[in-house]
Amino acid sequence: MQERVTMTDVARAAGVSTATVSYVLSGKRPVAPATRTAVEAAITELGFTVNTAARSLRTGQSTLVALIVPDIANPFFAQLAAALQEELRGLGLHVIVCNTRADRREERALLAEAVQQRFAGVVITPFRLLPRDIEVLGRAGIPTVISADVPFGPVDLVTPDARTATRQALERVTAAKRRRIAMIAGPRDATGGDPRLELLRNLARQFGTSLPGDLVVRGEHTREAGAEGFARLMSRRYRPDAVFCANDMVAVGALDKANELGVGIPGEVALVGHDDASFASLVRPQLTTIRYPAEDVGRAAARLLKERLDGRSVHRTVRVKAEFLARDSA
Amino acid sequence: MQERVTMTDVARAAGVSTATVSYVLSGKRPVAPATRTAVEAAITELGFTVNTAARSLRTGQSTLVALIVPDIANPFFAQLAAALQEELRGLGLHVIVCNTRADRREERALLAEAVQQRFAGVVITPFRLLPRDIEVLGRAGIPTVISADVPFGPVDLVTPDARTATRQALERVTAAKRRRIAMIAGPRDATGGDPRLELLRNLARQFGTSLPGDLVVRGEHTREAGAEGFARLMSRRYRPDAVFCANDMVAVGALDKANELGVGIPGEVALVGHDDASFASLVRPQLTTIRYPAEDVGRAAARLLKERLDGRSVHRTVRVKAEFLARDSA
DNA sequence: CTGAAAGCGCTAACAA
DNA sequence: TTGTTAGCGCTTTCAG
Repeated sequence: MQERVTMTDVARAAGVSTATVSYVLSGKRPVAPATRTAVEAAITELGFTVNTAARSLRTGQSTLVALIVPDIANPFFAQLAAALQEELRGLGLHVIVCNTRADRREERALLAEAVQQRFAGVVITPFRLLPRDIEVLGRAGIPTVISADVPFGPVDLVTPDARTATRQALERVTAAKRRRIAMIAGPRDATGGDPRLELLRNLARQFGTSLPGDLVVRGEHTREAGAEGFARLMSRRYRPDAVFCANDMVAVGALDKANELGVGIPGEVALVGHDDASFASLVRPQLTTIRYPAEDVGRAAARLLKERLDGRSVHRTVRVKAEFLARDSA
Repeated sequence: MQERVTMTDVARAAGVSTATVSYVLSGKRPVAPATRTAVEAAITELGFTVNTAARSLRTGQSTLVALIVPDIANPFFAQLAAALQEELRGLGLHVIVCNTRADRREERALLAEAVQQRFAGVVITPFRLLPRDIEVLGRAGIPTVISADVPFGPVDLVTPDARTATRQALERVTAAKRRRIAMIAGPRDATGGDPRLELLRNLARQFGTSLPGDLVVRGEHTREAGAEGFARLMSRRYRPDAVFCANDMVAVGALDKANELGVGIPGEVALVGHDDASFASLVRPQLTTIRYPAEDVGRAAARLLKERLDGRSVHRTVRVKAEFLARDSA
């Protein structure tokens, strides 16, 4: 049980007041060079670091940033978390990763906690949340970054620019003379519908094809749902010859089922995922996917948060370019 | 910017003092039923939650629990993190996941921060840390749980019981008449050596075989290192016919290389991993592995931490049973 | 350019 | 069974 070094100790050692130590740390008012040097020497000498609890109590703001995601076991979010944390560490901010399991009640509970505890920031990929659920953060003045496919009220946004990549995917698929295009999309009640489906639909038209209603099935963003969705598609009167998936977890589930049913991938059916989760290149056949770079998303979110913390008040959108990765499954 | 509800507000509403409110919350001294009811009513009425910063400042203990792991992108640790967080949430504790990238300096920096900020607890899978590095936590009185294959000083430990599972793996491999057993182990300078290698060596003797020095190669716990290690093994004068891997990331790397070299798995070489990371059943051939259940580990760590927080002072060890999963690669 | 001091919201010792 | 109150370590206003 060793004693903690407080600012008072530093002040005494440097022969100044605690106010001066505080200002050396924050730079919020000028300090004479000599004083500053003395204080800095005392700080390193004693190994002082600020007590964040005291600071938080005084400033009314914690050092916690919540990263709220539907599924931390999805490597995409794990990587996003790692990048975010890495970027924010230098600012003395701590990232807590909160798993909602795609449950709206969890999502809302987490937001409430962020408000109550005056979190320094929130980065969230909403899954079943409504835009008005998010508003509480704005009212509480908590810097918020949404990572989602569609805008979500007047807050900072990191969003994919997937148009080109999706077009390339469609090119590849249609060049192989595939016309019956299907999608295993997210659940109907997900936040913002399924923008990946919308984009695909729009672009499909340009390729002279479409996604008929019976070739769009829906389910959670899980491997199981992917398997189930694929099975349903295979039971259609006219089977699809190309299946796009909401994300790579879903695509892998589809692959499981294809194996089980003896459906050849890509022979009979081309399979395209989204995200390029780390396992996408690991399955056989390797997953063709529309890569959305998790690290870049994490870094972009960190940057937006920093800017907010530095006082920016207008909201910004960062578009992160998705990339088409033609591997073996399509 | 809405106002925060403080304990004073609650006290006023309930017609008691803040002390009573505090005691209702903590249960640290008896409160008359009627009073308790009134206070609880006021709390829900006003939507009060304690200000953790104030509490931390007062008690000298934060609500933060650090989970320090070598690689958060490894799904094993991601799942561990999710389970730990889930268990601890109810206690009002926040888990921050800290990635060390297997770097000792990072590991030490994180421990130092935990001490400085008086974290409520630390759960760590040390990778290059020495036992004496950990001691700072004990001296600072911070509840600590080690998740590792070997004991690590007098602290709480969650550790695998892999003897039976490893024996089963060896049985399967030797039953297939494989005698040249190899391992792609962890780096030589890793904390505690490589206990998985030691265990395998010990048991191999019982099966009338052994792991000769030139059939043990070493590297980081990464996919790349796995590929490289496998390549080295394949360049041996007498190639192994069975390869155990430090974990599943490594095993997948080995699989990559086997594909590249045209080495048949399991035809020419049997491959056995460790952990059963989520992707183990995803690769082709599916990975035979010695499963170490991440969720159980996370829950066990949470339980040990809770017990410490409740005052237990002797250290305990929880053994979590590993399980042999015979899939396709061996 | 620097210091004194109030006070953030809570806990726990002490008093009743 | 309950209340009063000091004080945790910091930031920031006000005064010098």
